[in-house]
Amino acid sequence: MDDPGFFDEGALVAVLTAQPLDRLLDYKAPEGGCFRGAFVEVPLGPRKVLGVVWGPGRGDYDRSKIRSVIRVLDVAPMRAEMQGFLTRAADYTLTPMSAMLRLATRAPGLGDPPSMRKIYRLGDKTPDRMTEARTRVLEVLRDYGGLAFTLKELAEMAGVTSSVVKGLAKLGAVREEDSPRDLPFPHLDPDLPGKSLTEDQQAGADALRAAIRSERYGTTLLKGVTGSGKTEVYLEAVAETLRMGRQALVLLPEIALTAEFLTRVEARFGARPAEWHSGATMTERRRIWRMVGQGDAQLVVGARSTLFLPFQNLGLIIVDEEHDTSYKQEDGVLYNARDMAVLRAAICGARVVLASATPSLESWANAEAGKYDRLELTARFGAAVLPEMRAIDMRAEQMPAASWISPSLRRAVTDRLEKGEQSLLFINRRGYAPVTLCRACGQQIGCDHCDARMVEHRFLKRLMCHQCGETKPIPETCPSCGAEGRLAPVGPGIERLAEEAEAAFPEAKIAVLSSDMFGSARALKAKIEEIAEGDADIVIGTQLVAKGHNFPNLTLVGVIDADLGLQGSDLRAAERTFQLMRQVAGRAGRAERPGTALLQSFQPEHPVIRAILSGDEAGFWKAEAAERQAAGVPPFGRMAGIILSGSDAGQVFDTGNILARNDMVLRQIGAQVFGPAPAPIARIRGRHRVRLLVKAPKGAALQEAISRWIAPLRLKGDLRLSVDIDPQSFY
DNA sequence: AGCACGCCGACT
DNA sequence: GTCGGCGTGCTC
Repeated sequence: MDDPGFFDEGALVAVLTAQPLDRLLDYKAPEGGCFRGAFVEVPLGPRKVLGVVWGPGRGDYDRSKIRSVIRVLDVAPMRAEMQGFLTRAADYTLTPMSAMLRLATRAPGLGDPPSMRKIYRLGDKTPDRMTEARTRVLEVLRDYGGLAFTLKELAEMAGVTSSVVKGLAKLGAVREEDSPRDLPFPHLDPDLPGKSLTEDQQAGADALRAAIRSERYGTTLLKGVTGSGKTEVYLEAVAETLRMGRQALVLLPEIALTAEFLTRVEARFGARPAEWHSGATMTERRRIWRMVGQGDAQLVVGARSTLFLPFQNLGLIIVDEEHDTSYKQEDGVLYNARDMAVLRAAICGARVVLASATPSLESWANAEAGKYDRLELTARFGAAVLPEMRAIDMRAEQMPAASWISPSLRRAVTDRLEKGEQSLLFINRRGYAPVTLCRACGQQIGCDHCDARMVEHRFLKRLMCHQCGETKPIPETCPSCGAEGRLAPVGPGIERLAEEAEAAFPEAKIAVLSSDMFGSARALKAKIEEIAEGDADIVIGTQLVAKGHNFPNLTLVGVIDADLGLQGSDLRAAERTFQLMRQVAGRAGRAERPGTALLQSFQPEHPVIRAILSGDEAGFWKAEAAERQAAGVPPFGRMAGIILSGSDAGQVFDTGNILARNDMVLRQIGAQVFGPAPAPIARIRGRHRVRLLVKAPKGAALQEAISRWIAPLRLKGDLRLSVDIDPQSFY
């Protein structure tokens, strides 16, 4: 059937709702008709729900049961390209369309009329009786020549209570007006002078500007070592996009990074952009959603889900730190924001810039294959140089019991303390000790709800499960054998390392940066700023510090356990260790002073450690690529994970076995099934989890085969199945 | 997702 | 005898 794009009153339309019905429902178009893409309210059983007019109705449903659309909502309709994006993203990730629509409508009150608030401006009457307070209010309004303010703002500026303003309003000396609460974002000026760029940066910016002027899809891998000024370069791409009158989107992996980035945007464009993240209030979300939809937000900065905002004319998507694993959503809708950014851009004719000092192997391979353009920034900005990197061979160090800072590392830190420079000790483990062991029976304390181990947090004085967040007090007696006082912390976490550092360097000022120690991104940011200004001699940090923060006085990085992440069955373990080590090492010597990075390792001859130390990046990638190619794993093969979960362990396993046995459709495309095996975390919140892994050749129609494979399965009871295309974690 | 219908245990 | 447990199915 052809799609007219407009439906007269009473015509059949197919509506997609956010209810988990995996199909479209037919309705009659409302009075006055409606366009395709219109956001509507429709009756569903006894309820009214939000939906989108997806296209012409199919008409295969009992006509007498078809009801009418209640009303069309007063928001910009969904564009065809957004429909296309959601459909293709759903096909790729094997996610029901209803869940995709929920992602795209994550703003409250879409159906409400634009909310209004009262604002106050100068009126034409003069009050008979003037008081000092009244004079101040009128003066403020006169000073700001015709501008209007909210009650609170005006009272505050005049230094009076709100009742003074209200009194003036009653007399007509101040005019009270309604104004929409959702205001457009301030205009960003791309023609303000930017920072002066180095030759290298200038060439990169020129290439990106040319690409953006073409208004065609394309992806650029922007690679540059830490401190090479990637941000300045891609901000010029943003500027060009704004000049073209198109919208830009910058994805950041970590909320802690946005504050610093927003400041840089303000410096470059004279105003702050829209900021979309999970911590935003309802009002903020609503404003952003609406303003993006009507083109009154030129630039949005945010996390993964920003991709699903209703951009009207998206010309550029920046994925900063594109290798970051947090771009892969690990619960709910399983998608990789980096890949979805490329898909979205391909649909709407936008440019994608994947920025990283340490690209993912996937992006590296795409660039090698010529699918992505490549830009490389080599020169570090100013006098800063890459740090010298050396391994500390832990086999040759004299380590006292319960100690993790080797004598060599200790000497290096002492040296920096004497020179008044900062050191960073990096450990990628939160808490005090990763394992609590009973010395009587050897039992480890595990979580009651998951199969994960409980990690001791002295800071909280409790044991915590890093999987489900469950905590419990540290027991006196062993829950397994009942022995008293025999429980001992084993291995180091950041808190324990801090304890050791305090003992080893009693005169030093030590700052600890761990994600669970800060209630808010704001508190964390404040701490980071203090440190950057020199308010610490030794910084002890987890993963957090590896992500782009700038500490100018830092000249030494000590990596406590460089081997962590090398072992294990995770196919990306080597890649991640490589990226992490290089990033942490990149913290040292960003200003004028050269830095040193020391990696404590029990296997300094391991190829990954050697590649990091020698700086032979190309060598590392080539070796890693060859290994993955031989194994037929991503990016040279395709993978998917199937997770079955339920409260009855036997039933979950049986269902897994049924799937594994009926793998004909998979074999037809040359795919193999592994498992069922207990999932990485075999139990979460009382639910048993079993995982199957599917490995397929690169060109195979994997999604189609998987959906045919799981279609006949009838899930009984509380059994749940989820499909994870391109899984990130395997262990 | 909600919400109704429907078929088996311990209660006024 | 009934109130209510939540398994199964429907919503245009």
